[in-house]
Amino acid sequence: MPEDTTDHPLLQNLNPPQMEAVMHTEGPLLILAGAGSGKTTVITRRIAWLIEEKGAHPGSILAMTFTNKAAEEMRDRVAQLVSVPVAQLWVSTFHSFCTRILRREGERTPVGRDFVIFDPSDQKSLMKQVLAELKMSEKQFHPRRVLEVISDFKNRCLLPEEAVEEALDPWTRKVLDAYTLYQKGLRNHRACDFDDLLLYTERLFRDDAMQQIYGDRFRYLLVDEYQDTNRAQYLLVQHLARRHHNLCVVGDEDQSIYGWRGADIRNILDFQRDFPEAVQIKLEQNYRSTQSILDAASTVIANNAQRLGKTLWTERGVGEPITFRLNDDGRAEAEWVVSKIQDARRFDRDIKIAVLYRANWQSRQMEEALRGANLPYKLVGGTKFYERQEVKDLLSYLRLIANPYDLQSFRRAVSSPTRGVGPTTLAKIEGAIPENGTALEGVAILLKAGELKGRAARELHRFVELFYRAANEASALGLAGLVRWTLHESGYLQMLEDEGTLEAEGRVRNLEEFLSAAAECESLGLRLSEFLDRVTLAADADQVDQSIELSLMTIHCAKGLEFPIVFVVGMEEEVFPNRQARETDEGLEEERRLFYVAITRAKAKLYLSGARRRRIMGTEMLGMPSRFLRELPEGALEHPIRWGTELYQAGQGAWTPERARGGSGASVATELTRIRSFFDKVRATAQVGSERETLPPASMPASELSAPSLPVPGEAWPKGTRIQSPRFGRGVITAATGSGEGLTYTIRFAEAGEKRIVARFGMLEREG
DNA sequence: CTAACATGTTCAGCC
DNA sequence: AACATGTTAG
Repeated sequence: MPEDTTDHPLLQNLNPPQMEAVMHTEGPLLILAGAGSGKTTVITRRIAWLIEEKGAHPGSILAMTFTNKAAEEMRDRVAQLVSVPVAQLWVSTFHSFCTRILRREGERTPVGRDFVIFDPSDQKSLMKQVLAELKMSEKQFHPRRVLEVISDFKNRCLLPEEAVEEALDPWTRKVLDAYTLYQKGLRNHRACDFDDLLLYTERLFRDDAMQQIYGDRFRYLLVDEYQDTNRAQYLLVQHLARRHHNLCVVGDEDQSIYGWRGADIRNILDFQRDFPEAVQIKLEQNYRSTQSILDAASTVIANNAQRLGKTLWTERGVGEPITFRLNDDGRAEAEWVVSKIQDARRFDRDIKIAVLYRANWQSRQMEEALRGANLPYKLVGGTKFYERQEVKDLLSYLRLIANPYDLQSFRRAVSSPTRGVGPTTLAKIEGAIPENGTALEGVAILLKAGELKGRAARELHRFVELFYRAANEASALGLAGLVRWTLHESGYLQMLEDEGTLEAEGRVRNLEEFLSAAAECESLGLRLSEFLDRVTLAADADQVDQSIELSLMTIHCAKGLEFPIVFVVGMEEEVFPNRQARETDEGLEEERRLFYVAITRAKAKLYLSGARRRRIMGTEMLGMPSRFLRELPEGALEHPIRWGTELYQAGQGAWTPERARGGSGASVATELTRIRSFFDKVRATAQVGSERETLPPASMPASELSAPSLPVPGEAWPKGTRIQSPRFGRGVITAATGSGEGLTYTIRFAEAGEKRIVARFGMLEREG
C-alpha cells in the first residue's frame, strides 16, 4: 500500500482490513464485520471517501440501515467528515426508502400516492372483517396467525395468485382467500401495510425504465445488517445494483436475529454466488470487549452450524470473569440486579448500564425493583408512545384528513369521543358509501336524505363539517396548528378535561407531547402525510439514547449498541431460549445468535442471572437453567451452579451431580476496581472503531460517592422528605411513582390533605 | 347506545 | 397479571 494514502485523514487509526474496506469503491464488496469491529466507522469513512476522494455526488449514494436512528447518526457522522453538504445523501431504512419512492412513483401502484400506512392493529381489525366476510372462524383462523402467513408470502414477494403453488393444504388455501380479500380491503382504504411498502417498491423496480432511472442515480449502494434482509429487500437491492454493481453489503451471519420476519441468512451466505467478482473482507479485531467476554461469545456461537466463520480477537486484557447468579424467584432476581447496579453506581455514578431480556414482559419486575430503589431508568420499547389509546385516537382524525378513504380511521374517530353512533348507525353509514367513495360522503348522503335522527344526526353533521373545514384550513394552520385545531374542534380534549381523573390528565400530557412532536416535524418542513409516515414507521430502537445511565430493553433492541456493564436476565429454558423458538433447530440457532448478540454488547462486565421460580401468565412456574449457560467456556463462571438437586458447570456438555465448590469470588470492591482499571486502560489507548463509542467520564472523589441520596436533579426525593408547594403549602412525601418527566409524588399536606403531584409541574421545594 | 362487568386469551422478537 | 373481547344492565 503506497505510503501517501495511509496518511489520509479518512484512513487514520484504521487497521489494514478496515482501510481496504474504505478504499474499495468499485465493484461488489462483502464486509463481514464481527461484533464491535468498528463497522460503523468503516461505513461512514467509506461514504466520506467516496465523496472526498472519488468525487461522488452525495445524491448518488444510497445507504440502507436497520433503524431510523442509525440512519440519522450515520448522516451526522458523514457530515462531520466531508467538506460538502450531505443533505442529498440517501440514508434511511428500507421502509422509509420505499415510502419515499412510493410517494413519488406511487400512481403506478394500486394505492396511489396518498396512501396511509397501516400499523399492526389496523391490520388486525381489517383482517377480522375479512374473516367475518368469508365466514372463516377466528377459532380456526387466528387473525394474528393468518397475518403472519400473509406476511411470509409478502416478504417473499408473492401476491395471492402467485402463492397458489405454495398453498398445498386446505388451511393455507383458505388463508389465500383471506389474503386476496385483505389486499382488496387495503386497496379500498388506500392503505399499505409494512410489507406492502417493500413489495410494491420491489414490483416498481422490476420495470426496466425504473431500474434505469434509479440505477443510474444511485451509483453507490451500501446495505448495513445485510444478514437481516428478507427476499423483498434482497431483490430490491439486486434491481438497484444491476447497472453498476457498486454494492457494498455489511453484515455478520452470527448476528442474524430476524429470521421470524422473513430475514434470509442465505442472502449473506450466498453473496459470493450472486456476485462472483465480489471481494470479501473480514473485520475480526474487536475493539469493544475484554477477552473473557469475547471467549464466552465465541465458544457459545461455535455451537451453530450455519456460519461463514470468523475469529474475533482483541488486544484488551482478560478482564473480569462473567458473573452468574441464581435467584429464588423473579423478584429476588430483580432485587439482585438492583443491588449490583447500586454497587457500580457507588463506584462510578454515571457508568452506563443495560439490563437486557428476551421478551418485553420481563421488564415489569425489573421496573418495580428499580422504582422501589428510586433508581432512574429508561425503558425502551414495550407499549409504544404512538400506540397509546389517546394518541391513536388523535391520529385517526389526522389520518382521515390526509386520506378520507381510511375507513378504519373513520370508525375510530367517529366514536371517540362518543357521538351516539353505535354498530347500527355505523352499518347504515357504511352501506351508504358510494362506489369508490368515502365514509364521510356516505354520512353526507344520509344526512341529506334525513335518515339520521337525534343526537347522532346533530353530532355527525358537526363531524363531517370538521373534515371539510380541516381541508380548507390545513395549509393556513400548519402542521402543529392543525393538530391543535383538531384536538379542540373534535371535542377530544374537552372530553378528557371533563373526565377530570388522574388518568385523563396523563392522557392530556401525552397529547401535548404529541403536539410538540408535530411542531418539531413542522420545523423540519414535513407535511401531514410525511409526519404520519414518520410516526408509523418509528421503531423502538429509534428511542434508544446512549447517554442514559440505565436502560432496559430487549436483546433485539440492543443490537448495535454497547455498554460497559450488561445484565442478561431470565437465563432459563422456555424463557431464553424462548419456548417456541427452541422447538426447531433453526429456531434454536437463532436464539443462540441472540445470546451471542447479548454477550457482545458488554465492554467490561457481563452479569447473567436466572430464577428457580417465576410467575408466567399468572401462574408460578419452575424453571430449568438455560442450556446456553452450559455452553459457556469452562472457567467462565466463578462457581458451578446448583439448580434443584443437580449441579451444573459451564463448559460441560451435560448435568453433573457433583458437589458444589464452596467459597465466594472476588468481593464487590475488588471486582469494581478491576472494571475501573479496565476503563483506565481503554482511555489510555483510546482506540477508534467501536460502534457508538461512549467512554465513561473520569471517576469522582470518594467523598462524594459515599454520601447517601444526593439531591441529584431529576432524581426522586426519598419518602419522608419535607417539601413546600406554592399551592398546598407544607407536606411530606409518602410515595413516589414514575420516573423522569413522569415522576409523581404522593404528598400528605398539613392543610390540604393527600395529593398526587407531578414533580415536573409541582414547583416543589425541599425544606430545610 | 354506553358503561360496567365477566370471561377468555396471551407472554417472541419488529419495520 | 394484563389485555382484549363478549355480555348485560341501565
